[in-house]
Amino acid sequence: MSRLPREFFARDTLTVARDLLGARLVRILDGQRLSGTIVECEAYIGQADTACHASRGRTSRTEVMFGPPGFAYVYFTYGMHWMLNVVTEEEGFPAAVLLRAIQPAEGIQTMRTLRQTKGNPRTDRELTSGPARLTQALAIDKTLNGADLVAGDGLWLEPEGRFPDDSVERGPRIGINYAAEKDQLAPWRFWVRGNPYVSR
DNA sequence: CAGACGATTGCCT
DNA sequence: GGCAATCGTCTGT
Repeated sequence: MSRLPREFFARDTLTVARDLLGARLVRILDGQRLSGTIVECEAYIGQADTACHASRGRTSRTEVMFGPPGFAYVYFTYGMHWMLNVVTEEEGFPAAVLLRAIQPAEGIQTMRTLRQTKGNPRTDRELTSGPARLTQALAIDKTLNGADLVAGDGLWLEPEGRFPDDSVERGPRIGINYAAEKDQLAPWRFWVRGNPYVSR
């Protein structure tokens, strides 16, 4: 299987986010392929974007976003959740795309096990329909922060297909009430219309 | 070094 | 619809 190359990520973040819809996210866990098609994501773009973690400057947490494109930015929030981002743009410009939902393809039974809560398996639609759900289903945590998605061997992206423009919807990003109004309103969330795996 | 809070989820009423 | 869970990161003293 081919992978998305470095040049794919070294572009305008909104273009990368739109083009990631339809790409295949692949995780290798104990030699097994876990994968799914990206159906929802959000762009976080530079220090002028008050919703972007990098807006308050370069810190140990945001360091990866300032680095070269095609690397994973994984961070922890709400005391229990991991979020997976793909770093974009040229080195030195902090930006990334948050992966919010995938449609499961390979390793679904393993994902069910990873998603069990107090012994209760989730329904299939709940497996990966949310940024913290998909990281749990694919066993993604801080050990993958800074991972190279182009040359690494545990996590990467493969070209799979491209959703047509008339099936792609755009709207404001979710959960950023702390940001400036202009950033809360920016239509930087992309999703596939009607796909059951899109969050909420 | 203490205090606040979060790019969410799941359970409860 | 409301809210607790749970802890790393950031801010200010």
